[in-house]
Amino acid sequence: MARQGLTRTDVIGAAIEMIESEGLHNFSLRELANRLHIKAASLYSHIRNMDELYTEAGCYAISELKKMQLDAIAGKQRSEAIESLADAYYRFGKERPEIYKVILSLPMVKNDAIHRAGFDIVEPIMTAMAGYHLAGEQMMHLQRIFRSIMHGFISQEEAGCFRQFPVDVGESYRMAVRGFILLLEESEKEA
Amino acid sequence: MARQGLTRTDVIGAAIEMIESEGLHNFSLRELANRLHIKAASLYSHIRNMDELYTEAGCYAISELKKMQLDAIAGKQRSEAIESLADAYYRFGKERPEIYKVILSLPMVKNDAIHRAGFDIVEPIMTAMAGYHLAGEQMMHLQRIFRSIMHGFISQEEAGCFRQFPVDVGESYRMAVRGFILLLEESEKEA
DNA sequence: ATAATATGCTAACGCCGTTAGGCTTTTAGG
DNA sequence: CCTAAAAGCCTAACGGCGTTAGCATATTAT
Repeated sequence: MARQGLTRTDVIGAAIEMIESEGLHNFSLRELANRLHIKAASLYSHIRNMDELYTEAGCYAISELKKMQLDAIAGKQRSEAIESLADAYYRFGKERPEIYKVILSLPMVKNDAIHRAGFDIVEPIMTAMAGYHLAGEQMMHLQRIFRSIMHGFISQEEAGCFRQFPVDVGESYRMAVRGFILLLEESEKEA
Repeated sequence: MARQGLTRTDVIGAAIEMIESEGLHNFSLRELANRLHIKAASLYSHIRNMDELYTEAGCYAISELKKMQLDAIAGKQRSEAIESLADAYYRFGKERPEIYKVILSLPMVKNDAIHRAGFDIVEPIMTAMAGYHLAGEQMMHLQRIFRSIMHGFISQEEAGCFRQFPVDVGESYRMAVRGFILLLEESEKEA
């Protein structure tokens, strides 16, 4: 029957590829099966169901995002590290919007693998902020704020929510990051 | 045939109700038809297709959000207006998460009604910032930053991305808003 | 060589949005 | 008031979806 010996990894890889090229919205198991020259039902020899595929793709996405962030802050300190990290995060969201969407579609509850992966997103941010003298609780709050700014920009620009005004979005983003750094310095004084 | 004389408004209203109670993800035309004691195909006498329903629901959501924002800033100035607006926006996202999601799922491109509605979200923010002496371009940037912070918080908390640490999310949010006000004051000095 | 497992198949189920075509009730015009 | 048009709703069907059950064959391990 001319079988090709597909592995679970092959299937997940093809899924990620398809999500990136066709969009998360247009992803389907049947089309994925087509691309692998397989019938849709045969996919279930390799994966439990669609959710599992999303989970796997999401974990991949998180690891990729973490890599970019760590690269960005390597050898950098304080505001330089923060700005570089923000830039990397923004580029990831802009260059790989579909795979970025997968991360947020993940059900952060229940699943252990995802929950652990969540810390992979936080870690580089904490490292970048380490140069500031902050209390532990403050870092937790500030890390959330930083992520909100970055994600807020990416998702709203992607959704087309920034088209009302003709001013450059990159400029807005840089201003936001400078604002965050201002808050970091202010928090440092209080501590 | 015991027809009940449904109007387009009835259908849209029922759709919004169903989205809010069952979740955007679980919404379907067939179940909507069931609730109206109608067959799915009959819905097409009132609406063009599903996208149009989403558009209508989204425009409703935006008008509701605008109302909440305007109420929040009524009679308030500067930082008080900003904080109150931020609080209202947050509450809307938290209390009506499904209808909030509809707003962001809207294709901001093409459709005129949506594009116009986009300004309804911006307007209250601009009004709240009017108390600060800022250049026009600065206001455009700052409005984006404000929206990014608010939306970033809502969407990430909703997605469960803030569960890594046990510190209160409301506290993080208030800190973020105070940071934004700091940026507003700083921008005022520069102008 | 044989048993077990892995990889693939077909057929089917119950969902989904959407279209075509027909029937009946309501509304509008002369 | 009668008739023509429109509005409201129907059944039947299409092609898509994820998923399951049951079966065949190829690969691997004993």
